[in-house]
Amino acid sequence: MRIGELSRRTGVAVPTIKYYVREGLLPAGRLTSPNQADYDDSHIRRLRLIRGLMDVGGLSVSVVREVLAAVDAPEEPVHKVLGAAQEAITPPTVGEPDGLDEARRAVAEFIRRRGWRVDPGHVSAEALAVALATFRGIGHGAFEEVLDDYAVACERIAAADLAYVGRQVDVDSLVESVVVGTVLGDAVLSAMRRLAHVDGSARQYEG
Amino acid sequence: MRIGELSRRTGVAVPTIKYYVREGLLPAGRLTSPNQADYDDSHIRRLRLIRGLMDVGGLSVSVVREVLAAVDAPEEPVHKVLGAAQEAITPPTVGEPDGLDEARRAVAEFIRRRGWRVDPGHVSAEALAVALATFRGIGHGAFEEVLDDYAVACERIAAADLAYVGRQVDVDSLVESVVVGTVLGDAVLSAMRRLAHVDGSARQYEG
DNA sequence: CCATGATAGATAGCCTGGCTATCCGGTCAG
DNA sequence: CTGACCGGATAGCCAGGCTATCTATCATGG
Repeated sequence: MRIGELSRRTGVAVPTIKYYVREGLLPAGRLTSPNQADYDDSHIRRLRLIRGLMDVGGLSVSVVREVLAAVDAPEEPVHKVLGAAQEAITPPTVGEPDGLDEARRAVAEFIRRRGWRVDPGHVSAEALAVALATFRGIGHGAFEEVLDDYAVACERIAAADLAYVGRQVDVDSLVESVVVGTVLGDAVLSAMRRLAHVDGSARQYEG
Repeated sequence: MRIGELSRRTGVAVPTIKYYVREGLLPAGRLTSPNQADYDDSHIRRLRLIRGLMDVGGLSVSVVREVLAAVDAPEEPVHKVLGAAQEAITPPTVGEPDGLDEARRAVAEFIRRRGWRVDPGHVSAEALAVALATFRGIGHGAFEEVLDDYAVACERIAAADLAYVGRQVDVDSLVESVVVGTVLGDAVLSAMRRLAHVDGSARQYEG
C-alpha cells in the first residue's frame, strides 16, 4: 500500500508518518520507483505500537526509538531485552532529592529482605530510591511501611507478567511482549490501582 | 525568610519560584513592604511537593495546579479528594484506539466480576479501557488473561494505601497523603514492579 | 546615611519536542 | 493527458517550562 492508505488505516497523518521514518521509529517503505514506496502490514503494526507507547505509555519519540531498538535486536535473551527496555524508559533523575543516599540504603535493605536477585544499583532500584526520598522530603516517610505489601503484590504481578511473556510462541512476539508488557502494563496497573482505591474508599467511607 | 533563602533551601531557582507563584502553584509570600515578602516552612514544604509531583510523578504545571487545588480544598471528604485527584492526573485520551467500545465492555464486565463499587464510566475505568484496546490493537489482546491477577494485587495495594491514609492524624496530612499516595505511589509501584520483573526473569532464565 | 546587593513584579525571550506546511520533481490512474 | 498523489527535503509553528532583563524599592554594614 502507499502512504495515504497507511495513514488512513492507522489514523496517523501523512507528514507525521514521514517524521517517524526520519526519526528512525518506522522503517521506510520499499521503494518501487524514485518517488513511490510500498508499505505493508508490518508498518501498520509498528505504527500502532509507536502510538501506543507514546499515547498510552507516555514515552517520547527518542525513548520510543531506544525501546524499538531493543525490540528489533535479533534474538537477544529475555533478560537482556528486559534490561534494555527498563534502561530506556527510566527517565534520568531530574533533581536529586535530599536524603537520597539514605533512601538508597533503605532500598538495598528492602531488596535483601525480599531476597530479590537484583543489583541494588539497578536503574529501577535508583528510581525507587528517588521516589522514597521524595516521600520523605515532603513529610511522608512513613509510606515506607507499606513497601512490603507493595512487594507481595509486585511479586504476584511479575509472576503473571512472566507467565504471559512465556506463553508467546515466536521470538518476535516474545520480545515485543516484554517491552509492551513493561510499558503498557504500567498504564493498566495504575489505572486498575485507582479503581481499587475508589472501591476501597467507597466501602470504607460510604458504606 | 526571603526568596533567596527559600531558593537555597529547596534548590529551586528564584525566577522559577516566581513563575510558580504566577502560575498559582505556590502562595505568594506575606508582603512586609512593597518589594519584600516573607516566606516560611509551608512554602518550603509546598515547593518540595510541587517538585516531587513534577519530577517524580511526571505531572505538568497545569495538572499540579489542579491537584494542589484538591489538596487545598478545605475539609473535603476523602472520597471527593480522591476523585478530584484522579480526574486531575488522568490525561485526556489522545487518540481513540480501535475497538475502544469493546474494551469498555470488557472493563465493565471486569468491574462487575470483581464486585468493585465503581462506576464503569469512571475516568480510571476509561483509562483502563484505552490501555486494553491498545493491547489488542498491537496483537496482545491475550494480555487480558492476566487482569485478574493484577486485580488481586491491586486489591492488596489499595488496602495498604487506605490503611496508610487512615493513619494520618490531622486533616491536612490526610488529604495530602491521598494525593501524594496516588501520584508518587504510582512511581513506587512501577519501579518496584520492574525490580520484581528483574528478579523473576533472573530466576527463570538464569538459574 | 549611603553604597551595595537583594527584592517584587512585570514583560519579553529562549529552548526543546512534536509535529505541520510548503515545495519540488516525479508517478500513476482514468 | 491531467489531476490527484507520492517521496524527500526544508522551514515553520506552537505549547510548555522556564530564564533574562528591567524598574523601582528596600535593607544593612561601614
